[in-house]
Amino acid sequence: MHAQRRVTSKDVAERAGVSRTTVSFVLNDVPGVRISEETRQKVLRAARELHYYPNAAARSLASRKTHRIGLVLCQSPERIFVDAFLPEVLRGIGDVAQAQEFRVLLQSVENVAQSDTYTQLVGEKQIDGIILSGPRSDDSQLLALRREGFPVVLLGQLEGSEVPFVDVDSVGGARLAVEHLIEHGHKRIGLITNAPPQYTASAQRERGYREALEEHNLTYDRGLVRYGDFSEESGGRAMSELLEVVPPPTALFAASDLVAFGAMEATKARGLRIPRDLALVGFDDIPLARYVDPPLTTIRLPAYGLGAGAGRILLRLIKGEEARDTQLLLETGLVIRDSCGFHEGTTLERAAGGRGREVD
Amino acid sequence: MHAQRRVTSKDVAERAGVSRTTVSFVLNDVPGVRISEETRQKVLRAARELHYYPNAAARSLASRKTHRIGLVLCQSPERIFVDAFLPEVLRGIGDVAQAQEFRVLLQSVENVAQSDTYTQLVGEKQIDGIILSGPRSDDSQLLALRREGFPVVLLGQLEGSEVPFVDVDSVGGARLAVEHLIEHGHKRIGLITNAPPQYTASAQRERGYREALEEHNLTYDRGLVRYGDFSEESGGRAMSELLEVVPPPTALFAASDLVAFGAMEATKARGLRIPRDLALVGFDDIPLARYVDPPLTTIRLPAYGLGAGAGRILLRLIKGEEARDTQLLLETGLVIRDSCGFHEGTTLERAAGGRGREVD
DNA sequence: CCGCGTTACTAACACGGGTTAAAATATGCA
DNA sequence: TGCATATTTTAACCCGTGTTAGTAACGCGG
Repeated sequence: MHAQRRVTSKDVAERAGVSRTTVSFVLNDVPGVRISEETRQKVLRAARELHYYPNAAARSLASRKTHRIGLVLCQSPERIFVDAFLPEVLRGIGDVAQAQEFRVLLQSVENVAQSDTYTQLVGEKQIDGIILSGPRSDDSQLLALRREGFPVVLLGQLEGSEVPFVDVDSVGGARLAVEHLIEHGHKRIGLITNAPPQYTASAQRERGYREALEEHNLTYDRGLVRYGDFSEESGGRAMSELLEVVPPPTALFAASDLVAFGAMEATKARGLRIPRDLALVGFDDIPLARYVDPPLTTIRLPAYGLGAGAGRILLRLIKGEEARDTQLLLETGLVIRDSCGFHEGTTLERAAGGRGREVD
Repeated sequence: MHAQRRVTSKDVAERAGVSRTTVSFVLNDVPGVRISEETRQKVLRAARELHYYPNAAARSLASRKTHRIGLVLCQSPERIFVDAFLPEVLRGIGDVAQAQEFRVLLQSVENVAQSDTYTQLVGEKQIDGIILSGPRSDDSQLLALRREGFPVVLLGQLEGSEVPFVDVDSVGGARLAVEHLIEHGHKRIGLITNAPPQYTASAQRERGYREALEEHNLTYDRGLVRYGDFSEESGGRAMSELLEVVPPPTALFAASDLVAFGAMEATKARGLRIPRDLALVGFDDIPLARYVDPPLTTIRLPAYGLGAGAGRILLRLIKGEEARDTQLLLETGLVIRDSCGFHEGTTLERAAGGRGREVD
């Protein structure tokens, strides 16, 4: 049942009638070494005929490069959110890696704080660089890796840190959402955040909300702001509170779709209707946003771009290219459906840049 | 900026005052070699103090084992379905692999038929075994690997093939759904499949539907059966047709949640109400099933179990343990919500085995 | 014919750890 | 004490590739 003996570069060399070194030169296109066209062809043909694949272990041992990157997924409270976009993010990373002949090693981590899972990955020289999803600032492993100069890119940002990262432009996205409501005449716009304010993304979305209001000379009213905690339920509770305020808000920006769903249910439970009695805009555009009733107007995240961007930066770091533009904020897009009350026949997407095009 | 020189087993040996071989014996717990407790402790301490991690490349080169498994994701028309469960499947595979100190190498493949992507993974000796998601029977790479005796496990089955696989018990799941409707008095039960009948999963779900009917002495009426093609739209079209039949069905089994959503919309569009005018049961329990209106009663897939099962079988194959029980069908569960009309206060889950317990 | 630069190729060592066969040491028994 | 045997430890080679330093072949001017 066992496979036949492996084909090595020695076999290729013999078949081509040259030395092993020459084979290596040809197959790796070593710069500075000139090989006659005839020899080159002999080697390539022999390799093809023998179905030669260089042994990855031997290669990394000798070259001290693995041609692999690690993707570490840290469990976070935003599970639902992360899960919904994981396939797209993976595609983004995978495409970029594949294009440069890198492989992706996947690792999920339950408890970032104590285990040394990814330090181990690096110590064993399993990978040349690492993408860390859902980083925390109290992560000592991360600091240690940085100190050694090991290539690291974060998916999500660590405020005030100079670690390379790729993230969504949450401030801009929130502004997009709130401006949309303002432009259509709303003056009392409530906010339910996606998470407590100590979470970066939450603080940023609140900032975008505030900036949009101030730019249009509307006052930021603390009475119209509530803090969610990821869950749908928290959205429902917060909405119930906001509906008690007099006069109540005429519109709501919910800083995550899940929170928006909770708000939606709470609103309906009071016999109010969306968008007639309350205009609603969410954030994330998770897959089910278009299926709820009414379909949710929301901010779309560039999931594929996050993965691709992180991959690209990491590969640049690995190759030692100049380390500029290593912090990347990606633009979001406004997806107009029914919950905001401004759907006009076709659904429009207005990118943060201002261009509009049809979607869905 | 470069990291300090790597710690090798030689360093550990020197610090412990023994030979490199002894270090290897101790760290690998080589059977048949007895090491005095004193020496063992010296070695372990030295390794700890030096933060020694054995080099993965050197180790696989010498041992001819990579301690890595490949997970190959083939693009398939059921993208939405696969995507929704990917995180759970990954968790399943990851947990099992991690427990045995294996790593997971991820690879997505656009076009299974022509590229040699995973043959390459195997040829380069990047992995010891492979899990193939969404296999196709015309996949020549797969056959070649099998011929060589390389460990392969499929996620999804290839009918009539003896290749190891893990899949959902679609027949049982469909029976569960249809029996639920029958037990509550429905006699005219329509079926919209998830896909054209040449797809294994589609044929199996239709078989479960038919078996449930026949076992309860109801006749299988071809006029009440339509074929979907994965999409929501196809569900809507099929439903419109079924509603023209006289007399129309009083209940519907939609063999995928997405198709069920389409059917739901088509039904509502005619002014009919669910579940009053049509009882509906879906299949898959994708995350948004509980959010639609009314929340969808459906069949839950054991996503984590699929991943864990595939991982377990693959690791057994890799370790050369006896190759029995390599084809695994996992049980589904009925998740009762509102669309079937039998929700009684709390939502109940009836496992295929008959046990009931609360969920959601 | 010699010396000198190119060009085309190769011998030999390195990478770091697994593993076998043999050496060193400890133990048991008469 | 001497010798056989069990227990620990080690020297040496292997895995398959990259890479440096060096050799052979060739051309060319003097």
